[in-house]
Amino acid sequence: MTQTQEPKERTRIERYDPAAIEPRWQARWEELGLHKTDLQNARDRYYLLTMYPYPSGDIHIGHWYIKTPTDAIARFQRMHGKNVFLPIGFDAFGLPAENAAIRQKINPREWTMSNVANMRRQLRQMGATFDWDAEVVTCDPEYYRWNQWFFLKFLEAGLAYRQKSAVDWCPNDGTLAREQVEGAERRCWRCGAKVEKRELDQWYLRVTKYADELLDFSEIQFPDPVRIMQTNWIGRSEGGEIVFEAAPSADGSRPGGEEIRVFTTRPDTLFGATFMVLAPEHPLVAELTAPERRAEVAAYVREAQDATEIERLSTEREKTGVAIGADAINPVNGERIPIFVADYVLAGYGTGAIMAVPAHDERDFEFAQRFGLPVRQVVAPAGAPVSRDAAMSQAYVAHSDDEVLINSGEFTGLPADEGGRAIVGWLEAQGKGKPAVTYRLRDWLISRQRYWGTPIPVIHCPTHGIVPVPEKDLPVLLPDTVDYAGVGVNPLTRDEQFLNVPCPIDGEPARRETDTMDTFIDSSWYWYRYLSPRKQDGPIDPELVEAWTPVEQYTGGAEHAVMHLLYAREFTKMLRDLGLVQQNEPWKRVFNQGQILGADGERMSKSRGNVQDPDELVRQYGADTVRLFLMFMGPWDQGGPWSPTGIGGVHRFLNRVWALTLDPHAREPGDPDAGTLPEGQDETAARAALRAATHRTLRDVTADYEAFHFNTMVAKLMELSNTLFRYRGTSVAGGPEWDEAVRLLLLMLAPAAPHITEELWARRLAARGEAWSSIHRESWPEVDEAAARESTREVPVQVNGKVRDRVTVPADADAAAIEAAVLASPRIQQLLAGRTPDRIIHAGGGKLVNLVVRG
RNA sequence: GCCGGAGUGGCGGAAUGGCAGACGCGGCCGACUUAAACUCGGCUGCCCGCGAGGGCGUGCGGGUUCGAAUCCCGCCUUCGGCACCA
Repeated sequence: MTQTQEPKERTRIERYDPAAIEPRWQARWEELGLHKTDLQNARDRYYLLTMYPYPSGDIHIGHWYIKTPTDAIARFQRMHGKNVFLPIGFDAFGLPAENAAIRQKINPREWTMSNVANMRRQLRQMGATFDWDAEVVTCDPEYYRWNQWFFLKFLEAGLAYRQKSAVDWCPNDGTLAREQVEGAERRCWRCGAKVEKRELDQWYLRVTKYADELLDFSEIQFPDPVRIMQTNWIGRSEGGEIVFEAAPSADGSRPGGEEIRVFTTRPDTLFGATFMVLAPEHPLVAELTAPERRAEVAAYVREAQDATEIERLSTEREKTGVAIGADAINPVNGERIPIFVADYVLAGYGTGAIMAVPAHDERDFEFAQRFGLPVRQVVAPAGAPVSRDAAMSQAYVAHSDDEVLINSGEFTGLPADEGGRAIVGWLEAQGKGKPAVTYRLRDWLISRQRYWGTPIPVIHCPTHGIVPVPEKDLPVLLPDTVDYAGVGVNPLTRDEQFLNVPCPIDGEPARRETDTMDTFIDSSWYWYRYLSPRKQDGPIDPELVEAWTPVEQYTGGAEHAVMHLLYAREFTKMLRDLGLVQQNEPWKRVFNQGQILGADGERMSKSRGNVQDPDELVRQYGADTVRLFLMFMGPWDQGGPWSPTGIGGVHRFLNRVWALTLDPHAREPGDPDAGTLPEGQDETAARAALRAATHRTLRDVTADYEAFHFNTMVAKLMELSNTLFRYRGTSVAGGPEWDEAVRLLLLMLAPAAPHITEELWARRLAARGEAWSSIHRESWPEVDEAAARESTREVPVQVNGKVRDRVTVPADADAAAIEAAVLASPRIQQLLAGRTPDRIIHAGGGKLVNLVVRG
């Protein structure tokens, strides 16, 4: 096809100016109520939840990374006829507000609420369809009063209780969070004082009650890593609880007989127990320690308090411990074994005491080596049931089906598993043991010695002890004026107005609880509150909760894989047991995004100074480009260091979509082929090719949206726009296939880049004299499979696994036809040089052919 | 340390048992322009070769397979979490 016309100068079309169109459409959408959800109509409901932000002050690019693809999902689902509910709120209690208050002498509420106001404004710039009518701010008494109400219900149901627990304590600043304890020296971040451990009475929620149920993921779709991490976090182990007794002391001063319970996953190794270890915090340590050992043991126990749990559990760190100068009696054989105290045993796990079997446990082995303790093998492979006591250079921990007990008295010779059960059975008959299950999961410590949180609604009465605040007196308000007095200690503890309160029972003077709740309480039910944020007579609206939850899809950062995502499941089960909700799980599906790090590869935070502000990028390129770039950067679940490199390419793409839609006939002076169809295509072929490209793109893009593969979704739309650019200015441009392609391109792009597509859609309609309606109210288009099909395809041909040629065959060619085409290829004939392939492999239904030639 | 993820051109990444490097950035060349920018077109993993073509190549070392970025075993590096940051 020859080009007869001179290429004319590019038509002057109006420039793509996001700053001019974006605010206009955002205002229009608000008028239209595009973001509003009719909650009374739960037909085709789609509750889309995104983790509410902490109001740190500014929205940064990381918030956009989480929120804008979520908005694209919302818009995509609306185009599928769903009634989408996409609420937003603020996780407004927590440490940073207090830090700001202490440092800058600002009221935490003022600091928080001014940040909220700023972030509301910034969130609106995304062009996201958040339903602001549903907004929840957790530091609002109308929200946190219900935390208190739930707490009272938990208390009544026996799900909340009080117990002593150690905190990191600074003599000047009180309880410290982990991040406030600095360095190996463990010093206070504010005053530099040495941090101690202090035992405080604190509030717990009895969530271990749900441990087994939490291991059942059948009603919640988690990404595999999250499911695995939660499973490991809960850490169910089966085994036995075995009762050892303290032996009479050597000097005869103590008769012995104190019970020392141990938990073991390996009761089969009981005959190999050569010593016993108590956690430094174990209550029997003080009781059993021999007088001459007391000084050393006390010193060790003090030292152990300085180590973090992570350090204590490290398998790399050299084992430490001291003998307490007392023995225990192994119930299975009456042997006396020495008792040690060592920090690799934790008070909070199992019974806080272990029987040590160095032959079959790595940590015990290491400890035995260090202290010259005997190692006795009691389990061996069935084929070689001989003791290797002297020869063992490491613990034999392998636990297969094919092992037998040795050196185990009457149990010798039994298969290990069976032997373990037999030993527990025998002990049970003696009243010295029983089968047991232990979990790594601990009850939820909700007490915080802080001001900026939900006050725990109880009163301490000298006569009646702990008295719940009567429901009618809720909320227990945080005092508005707060004096930090320049220290980190919870100011509630010196606020006499807050503290002094009459006992609800007898009216006598009593004192309020000053601990506040963990902010993970706030985030454990906020999606229920979104459904009725201003409800006065209860925390949630049971009918709406029933109609709209479990949440269809929850999106948020992968850093919450265990804690928040587990606490909220626990909370839901507690609410269910109180009869408040009818569901086992809060959400049906969860997707975890990766995290956007600062340009330095570190977590974005104000203190590091690596926060990327999106405002500047929005000014330069517009919200659509920023949204699309964040989706295009890489897989959504991956995240990575922030870099704006490449954002220009995305902006160029939008400019090309603009030009294609408004000016299909333009010919680029820089393109030597401008206005001509691709070689080998007549007009009919070109029209079919364009249509095939359009519908293949639609098919793939639809699948990508559904799988949240936004990066490849954008890539495929870029490809389609490149194809359209190739046909721009040709005889095909502006024709029905072209028109369909542009229409579908805009529809496919609409969820991701809502403003530019709305603008172009409006102009298209106007150009055709049709009445305006929003592109975001259009239906998602249907794929025409017949059009997407191609008539021929290329089959790569390998010889011994290396691609050497490609043959083109009809799309419906069968294996025999492909084989014939392959063997007819001159290049393949030349490579075969007369040899016959030993095997011909047709892979993936004719996707590829591999000729295997030996010799 | 323990649990989980990731490692592919100069860069972000695509391909999850079948053509490695889609798409984009950057770079080079060209068109347009008085010029530059913008815009448009072409090329662009590395090495050898004028070319046709050949060799190498997905963190490292092994293995399974006709065929491995993808599965298995053993490492290394890095990121997230480890219960009071949210």
